[in-house]
Amino acid sequence: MTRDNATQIFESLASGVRLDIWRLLIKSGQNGMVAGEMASALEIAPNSLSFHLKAMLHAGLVSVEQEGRFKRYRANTALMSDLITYMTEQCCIKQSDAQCEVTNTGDICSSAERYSDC
Amino acid sequence: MTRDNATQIFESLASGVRLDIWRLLIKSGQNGMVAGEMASALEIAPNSLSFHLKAMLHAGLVSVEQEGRFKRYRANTALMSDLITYMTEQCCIKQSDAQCEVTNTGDICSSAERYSDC
DNA sequence: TCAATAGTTCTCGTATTATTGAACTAAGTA
DNA sequence: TACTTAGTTCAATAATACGAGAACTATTGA
Repeated sequence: MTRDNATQIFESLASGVRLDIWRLLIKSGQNGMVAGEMASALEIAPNSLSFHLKAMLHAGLVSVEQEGRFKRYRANTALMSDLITYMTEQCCIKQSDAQCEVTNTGDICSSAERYSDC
Repeated sequence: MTRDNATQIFESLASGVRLDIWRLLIKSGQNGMVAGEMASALEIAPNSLSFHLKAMLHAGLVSVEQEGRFKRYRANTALMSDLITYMTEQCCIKQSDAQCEVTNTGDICSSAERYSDC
């Protein structure tokens, strides 16, 4: 997770429509959703949806899989998890190195807890 | 945490400059930083910094305190914590209600763990 | 091969956003 | 009071993003 990647992810969620898209995909879980279903559910034009999905794909927030003549999209929850870790890791810099080493174990849980203590 | 508030927060972080501002404030912890220090550290014009800080203030991401002729800014880490919780809560919708009840205890830690299992 | 469907890309008009320089307000100081 | 410093606001410009319509590609099926 680089600074530019983090910026890209925030850009990918920095509009009501894209947050809606994200939440819709989160709700659909592993099944994901086909583009047409999403356009109907969110009541947005297919080309507009495609525009936003492209940006989210570029940021890595969603993945896509061809399915006959459909395209199925899924939320990349692992990346969101990485983002949270990244945002909480920044918090560590001002802490003692000892605490950093204890919490820099890839355990997102402890990162989040440390974060709230900042 | 509402959907619009979440959108506002993402907008507040959806640029390299603002992410830099956020990280700078995170690093400074409870001390926070005076606007002039931040402008120097980030090498951006004071009025440009003011522009971005205003947006971040509006989103609630930072707080400000008058200090003589200076203004001291601090990161609102509690809100970031809320945002993380909100983003992970969305994940719950597709899960069983039982699991939701178990994890909807305000414990950001378990939310994050549940999230990565989505 | 032709038509229909799913989705993307292109183009254009509009609206929002960022940056810059100048003016402005407020607080400290000689 | 006048001057300096800190920070914000304003105005103009440039850049960027969004949405709508039309055209395009690819897959499916008659």
